[in-house]
Amino acid sequence: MELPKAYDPKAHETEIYKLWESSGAFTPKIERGKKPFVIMMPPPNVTGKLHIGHAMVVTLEDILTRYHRMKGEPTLWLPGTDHAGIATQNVVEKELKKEGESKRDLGREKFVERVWEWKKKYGGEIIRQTRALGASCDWTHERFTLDKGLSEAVDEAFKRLYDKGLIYQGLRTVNWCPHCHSAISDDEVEYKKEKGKFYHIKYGPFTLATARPETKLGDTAVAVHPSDKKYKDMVGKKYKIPGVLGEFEIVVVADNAVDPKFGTGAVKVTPAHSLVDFEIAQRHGVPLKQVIDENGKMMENTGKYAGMTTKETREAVVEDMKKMGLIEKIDESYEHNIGVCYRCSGVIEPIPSKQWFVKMKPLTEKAKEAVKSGKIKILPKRFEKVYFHWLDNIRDWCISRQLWWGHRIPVWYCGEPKTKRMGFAESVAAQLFKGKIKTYRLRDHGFQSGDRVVFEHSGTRRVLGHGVMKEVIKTVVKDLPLEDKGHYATYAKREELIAAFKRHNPEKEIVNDSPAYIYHYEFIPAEKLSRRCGEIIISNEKPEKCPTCGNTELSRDEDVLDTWFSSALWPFSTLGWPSSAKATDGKPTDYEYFYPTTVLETGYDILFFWVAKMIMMGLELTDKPPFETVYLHGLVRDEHNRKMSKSLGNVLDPLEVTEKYGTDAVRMSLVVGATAGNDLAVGESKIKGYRNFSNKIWNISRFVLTNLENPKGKINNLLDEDKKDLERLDEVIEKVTKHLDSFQFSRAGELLYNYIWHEFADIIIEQSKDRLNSNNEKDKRAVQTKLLTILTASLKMLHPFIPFVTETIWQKIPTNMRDSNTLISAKWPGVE
RNA sequence: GGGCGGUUAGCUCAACGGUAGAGCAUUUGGUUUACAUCCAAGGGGUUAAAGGUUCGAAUCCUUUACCGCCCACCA
Repeated sequence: MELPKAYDPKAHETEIYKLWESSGAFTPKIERGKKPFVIMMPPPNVTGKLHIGHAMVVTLEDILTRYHRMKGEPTLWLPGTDHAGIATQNVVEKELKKEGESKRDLGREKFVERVWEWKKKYGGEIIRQTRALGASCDWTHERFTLDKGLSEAVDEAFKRLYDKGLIYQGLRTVNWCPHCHSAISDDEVEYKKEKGKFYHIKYGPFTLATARPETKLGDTAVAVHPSDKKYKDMVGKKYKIPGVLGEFEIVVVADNAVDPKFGTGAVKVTPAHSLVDFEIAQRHGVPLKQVIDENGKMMENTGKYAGMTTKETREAVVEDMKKMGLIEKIDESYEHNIGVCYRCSGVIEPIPSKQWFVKMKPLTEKAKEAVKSGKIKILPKRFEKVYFHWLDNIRDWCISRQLWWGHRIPVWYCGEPKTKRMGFAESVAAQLFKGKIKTYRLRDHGFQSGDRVVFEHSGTRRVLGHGVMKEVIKTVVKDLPLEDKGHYATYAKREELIAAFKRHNPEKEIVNDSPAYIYHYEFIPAEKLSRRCGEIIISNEKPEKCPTCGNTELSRDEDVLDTWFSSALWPFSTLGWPSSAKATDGKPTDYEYFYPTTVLETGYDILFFWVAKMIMMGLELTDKPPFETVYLHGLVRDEHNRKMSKSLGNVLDPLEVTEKYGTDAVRMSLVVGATAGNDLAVGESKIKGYRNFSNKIWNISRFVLTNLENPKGKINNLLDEDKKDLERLDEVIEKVTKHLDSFQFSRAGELLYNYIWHEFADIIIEQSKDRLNSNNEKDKRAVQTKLLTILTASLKMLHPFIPFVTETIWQKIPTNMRDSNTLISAKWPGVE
């Protein structure tokens, strides 16, 4: 036996990985009747390189994978990468900026090409790093979220949800990131504490406070609590409020969302620029007036403030209000939360925008039931509560993004491409009917002969003829302050709308009971609409012609989908759903055999972004829970439990430390001490400790293997002490197995560490030395047998944790003394 | 405001109703031919505080304090 004194990871790791891969051990064989073990690797973003958190993911999942593979289960661990919409687009944009170029200079097509180049570079880098970490995942199954098959799954999912009424397009006040120039979902907004000024202002008959005086320009109501006696007589009345742009009108509404004890108990309502205010407005039929645009600047309707940023406007408005004597007092240090974009940290400006949404409420029941019934188990269990709470308070999920990088929304328009604001006729119809409006058509200032509104309700398609619409619009528009400029704030009186509709459609029922409210709209030049009906067609490929009017000039929705939409499908889109959902040649497809998956392992920080959405989509689209167990790991922190950050300089680069101490040492450091849901402190000294452990195993093996002779056959004349040692080994095997079965990786790893170092090496091997040096051949062999038995079992148990050293040693064991050519394919101790 | 986790040796954590443990750090001693990336021995804790349940509490209950996280957003 010629083994160097110290284990050198660099000398073996690459070679060992090649050995595994070429042995075919990573790719499972479909064995009917055997339940497979399946993990989908959370696809890392293609934004850059892996960090230490990824190393933890790889380690934990590799442990599960190797363990179950050794138990003889067909094991699939599917790797891949995520296109990561906003994140990647931002990174590439930044790169372009360095070159003095911009996204717009390039144009959509060229820009997307550029991002693909980036993906090829960094996607490959990520794959190389994943390999370096020893991941025994099946590269023949590698997927990228923008792969053809996965894109098809996205389109299919969109279509199915749309047809079921679970996806709709609507104008709502959404979280808008002016920097990313896109809407984002509620989950993507982070709240940051900030000290700011708090202005108490005179507001007609009210005094109220705000941190954002500039939004006063968009106020359309004042809300009070229904039980607040102070304002009882004012509810329902309208007031003229003096403002910096002259008087404006507000209506007083009573709403439970108002806290009567806070401040004066009266709140100004800015439906266009606050999600909460938008909801209040919807409940009470309050108009909506947009004053901030998509760039975070004031719109034309704000007179002298037009074009200013919100910050500049705030100062200017305050100055003007001071002059007018409208400011009562200013709190200088008021702490409030501001919403920022989780991708760019820019301040979120809520604005009304036409976006696509997933209706979440209908999806939550099944999602809750799956966890309540135990069909899906979340570890640690306390996160189930968090999960339920999230589902109970969910709002509809905004899935459209105004980006270029991602899955294009599979929607085609016959007529004007999607405008940012809802058309007037559409808004009118939306108020009259619950259901999705399919399309609209407008001609100039009103509705003309031949125009119509097509809408769907409860699966039936109805067409509102121009006569009805004309009447409706006439009724509504009569008192409207129409101007000649771009957009208008209008207020539709619900009763009038309904009356008009009933007059012309006496036999039809009005389904929507929600009050009317204001929409912005734009007039669309008549010529643009000629010979087009405004149909919406859900299709991935460009339809030949519009099925309704035969028009062949169809335009595609400009937006892409939220990256988490495709992530939500990951457990089954990666397996060929929907096209391979059924076998064609009698052999089970990947989807049939491997889905649903077994374990979903990921960080607790993406429970809402990803896990919950996968559960909802899985149940809705495949009718099955996508996995049985969710194991949530914690964050990797530095040795003093601080968050790793570049500014603190405490970031552990997995590549650097694996290079220095070996992959095994890094892996072990990321396992021991890591319990479900809890953060883990890792520093170099810890890694060093496990480097020493790798070396210890190396030397244990050196000792055992160099002392082997006449290794043939099994010798049974064991002493009582040997039997005791072997019984102890069985106990350790049983415990490690139990710990792994119950996801207690840390306990398993720790037990192995202590057992191998302080029992096997310190006691068993030390005690064996005299007997090995004696002349009693029989006893010598008994000891050798015992040591070899413990060594091979130990190597097997350690293998999932530290695959490289253990496999390297395994390769040095004479073939007639091991039960498999590779350790990766060896049988777990106690498994036949 | 609501919820969750934590507080145990200098540091990072384990013990989950039965005499407080490990690793790192520290002290002392070791050139024992598997390993100095090692071995042996030692020091160090009224388990955040108070009260309760119990024969017995770090462990269960209550309250408090502090630290951290998540959700909500009070305008």
